[in-house]
Amino acid sequence: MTHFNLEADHTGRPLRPKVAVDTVVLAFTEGRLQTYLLKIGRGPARGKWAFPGGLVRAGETLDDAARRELRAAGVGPGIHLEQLFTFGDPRRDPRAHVVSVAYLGLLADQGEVSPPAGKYVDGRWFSVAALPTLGYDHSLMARRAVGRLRAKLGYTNIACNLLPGTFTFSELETLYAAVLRRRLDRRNFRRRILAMNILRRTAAMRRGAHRPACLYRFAQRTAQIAEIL
Amino acid sequence: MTHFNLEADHTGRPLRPKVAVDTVVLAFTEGRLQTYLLKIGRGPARGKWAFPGGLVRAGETLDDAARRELRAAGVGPGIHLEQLFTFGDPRRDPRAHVVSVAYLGLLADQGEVSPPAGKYVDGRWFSVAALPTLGYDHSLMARRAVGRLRAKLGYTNIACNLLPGTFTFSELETLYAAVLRRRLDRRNFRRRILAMNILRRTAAMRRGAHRPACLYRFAQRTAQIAEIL
DNA sequence: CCAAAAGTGTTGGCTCTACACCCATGA
DNA sequence: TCATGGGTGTAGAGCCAACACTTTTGG
Repeated sequence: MTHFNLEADHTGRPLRPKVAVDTVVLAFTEGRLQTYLLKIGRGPARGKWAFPGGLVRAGETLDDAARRELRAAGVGPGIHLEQLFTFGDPRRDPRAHVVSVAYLGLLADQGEVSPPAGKYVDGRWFSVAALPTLGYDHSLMARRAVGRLRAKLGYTNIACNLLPGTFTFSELETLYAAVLRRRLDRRNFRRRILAMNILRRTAAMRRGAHRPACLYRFAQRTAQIAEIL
Repeated sequence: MTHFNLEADHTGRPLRPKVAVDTVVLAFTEGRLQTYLLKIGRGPARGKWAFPGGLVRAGETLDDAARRELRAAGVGPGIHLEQLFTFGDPRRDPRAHVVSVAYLGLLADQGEVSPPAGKYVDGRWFSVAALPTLGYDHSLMARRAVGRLRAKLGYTNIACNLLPGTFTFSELETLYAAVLRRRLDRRNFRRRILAMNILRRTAAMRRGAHRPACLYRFAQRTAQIAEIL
């Protein structure tokens, strides 16, 4: 491939930008916010880690494209997606001018991920606190994704997309504390969350090594705005 | 043009989506939030009103494309731009699959707009409270733009992009009240804004039909986050 | 002198934060 | 019985909202 083929067609006319989607997949496990990265098997970012993504096809919505690329990367359909930001620097991909619509993807269950194939040679979870070097501009995407999540924890019920159907108050608090990177007072946290009336207490209890804990679920798992923190 | 030419090239292969930018231009004049619309002279939305925009060129950033299209529509370079949302429904433009990156554009001075030419046959300001029927999905863009502005008034100094260099407290309050669609208490509003220390009082006064008012300016005109309302 | 907009403080209620002890269970 | 995490209340400080009158100017 010559340089001319990369930026222009065979008549010398510059190519229009292409459209891609990329999804920052986040999950909360082992008390840490983690993200799913794929090792790229080909192209200029070969050997680097990157978020699942690829070109949008003709006639396809952006959400559909993101879900199709996630499926190809082994990520299950239960993921919550929301648009994050569109990255359009013409040099973000050295091969061609590719405009990428980035998504934030939240997964309640890490088990919903199976090994990838095709253009990827490996897939792994990383703590967002210690990411490897990422390909393209995916570090920017990661920063923006965590920033968005952090902001929305404060005024929406977005946490429901990172937790299983039922969970204890401790788990919810650990999630908030980990994402916001600060300690929370257990009593104040509990009072505020309960005051919002977005949780329902279930009859079940979580039994473990110590005193059992009440299990709660979100009253609604659909997006909901409410002053939280 | 046949239908086939719209969605596929001459070999029958479907065309990749194109990338466009569109800017919702807002200004605050005569006590009302207003938006600049252009009457489209050709294409399927001919005769309808729409925001300035067009296809992104090869090698161009999204911001550059938005500014170039704004210039072509007669909007001056002093506009504040920020990315809003990317609209990707393949049927949003009946001619082809065009993914549009929408921008929010804030103008401090309506005088920075001159009559358009080329693909537009008319340009006019409309109150956002009474928009005409818009082409494509531009009504969605308008709603989202006003929503974003309303939200950011509460926690940033974004208002500085809608006001001239100096302004009175009344003007600032009118802007907030108009965009938030509710009355504000003059004393509480003044106290809170002053407490944030984002304004500087100038020596000048605005003289008019009644008691003169102190003129203020924003300490910084760059983006700044701060709890406001 | 009148009309109209600019400017200015206080109080009560509410919310937020800080803080410590007992409980239930498994090992 | 001990170690561990689960569950609960209160008081003081700070913040927010509600509220009305005086000042300055032009006409």
